[in-house]
Amino acid sequence: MFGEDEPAEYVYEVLSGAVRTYKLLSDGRRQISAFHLPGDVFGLEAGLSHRLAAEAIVDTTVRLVKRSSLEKAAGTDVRVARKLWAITARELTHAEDHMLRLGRKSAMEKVAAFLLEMDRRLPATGLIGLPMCRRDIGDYLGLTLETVSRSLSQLQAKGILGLSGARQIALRNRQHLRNMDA
Amino acid sequence: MFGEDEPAEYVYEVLSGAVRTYKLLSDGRRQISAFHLPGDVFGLEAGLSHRLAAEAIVDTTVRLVKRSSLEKAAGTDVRVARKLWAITARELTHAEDHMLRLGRKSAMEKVAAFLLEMDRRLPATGLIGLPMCRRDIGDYLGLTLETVSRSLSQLQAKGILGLSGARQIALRNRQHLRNMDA
DNA sequence: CGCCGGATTGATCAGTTTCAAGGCATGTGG
DNA sequence: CCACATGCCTTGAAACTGATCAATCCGGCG
Repeated sequence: MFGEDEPAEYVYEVLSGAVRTYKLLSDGRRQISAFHLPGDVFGLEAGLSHRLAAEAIVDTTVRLVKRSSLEKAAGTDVRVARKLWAITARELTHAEDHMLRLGRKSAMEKVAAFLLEMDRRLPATGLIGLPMCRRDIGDYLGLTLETVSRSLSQLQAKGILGLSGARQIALRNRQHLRNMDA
Repeated sequence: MFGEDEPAEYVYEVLSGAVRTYKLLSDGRRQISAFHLPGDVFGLEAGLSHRLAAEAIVDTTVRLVKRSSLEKAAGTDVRVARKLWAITARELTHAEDHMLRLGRKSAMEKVAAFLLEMDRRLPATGLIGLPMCRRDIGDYLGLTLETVSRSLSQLQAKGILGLSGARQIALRNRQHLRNMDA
């Protein structure tokens, strides 16, 4: 969709599907900053270029808005300016919460937090349909895909969740997850 | 200075000294989100309350600006609105960089990145005068204070830096640090 | 001079990663 | 329609990094 440090010509809104935004180290290590789901805006920059790369992780449709037209509107309409600020502030809130997870939580706590986040953000059908693979979850949480898999297996063994295929998850005990989320 | 979830009545600018902003878990684990040095603005919220706590870590003077007056100015002056957005965007950039460190870097890489950050941001006197203790550095990098101390000792043993007292650090080989920063 | 908080260093431990093997579902070509 | 290839996931065992526990050490200050 776009790469790190590319000029930020457009702002994107997810209409359907899912997008990951991430940074890479030279040796291939990857940190996924956020998953963007339908309704989310991403790729908005106050500066000139994107500071994260973005890729669709399933079939996805997005709406593009020219950055220049937003800048122009913000110059005349205070509400637009306020909205742009609010979008960035919301991303910052998420980043601050995520830093706490990355820096100070155990693998199990990270996975619990991830499940609760997805449960909150994905359509409430009673079954979470994850759009991303285990490696993506690991790169989001600062874990290996094996550790993510093991954590999920443990939660299943304890009856806290049910797996129907790797990507369909039923939360059976949200309160227990919240407790481990600390 | 202020606590997590307190109403955000003021915005702060550091005039001298240093401030840490952080989040706490119920069991006392702490993640420091950023250190704020002279010239930095902190405590600016698009929402109603602070999402981080803030404390001075040395003798510090700050300038307070009423949030309501900024909001008012932003309503009439587009440049003020743009400036508020830019401040938040800058914090987001830092947070995104820091997530990569927290999630994907080794202890030594984190410490190297920290030293380079401080070298860049503190007055260039040839000797970095750290305002924070080892525990603060650890809570910023997602490490224990012992690991921070050991990493610094190793860097000293390799001649990459010189310690004069625990908080005065001379970088003798910045390029080497940049290499380990990946 | 002696105290005290912060820092260093050492030894051991635990959690996560790494390396490796195998399983399960999906899709494709014979 | 089945056999097999492929990608993703799970599971196991061993190795390693960083945490924990514990004992000094150092420097500033009363």
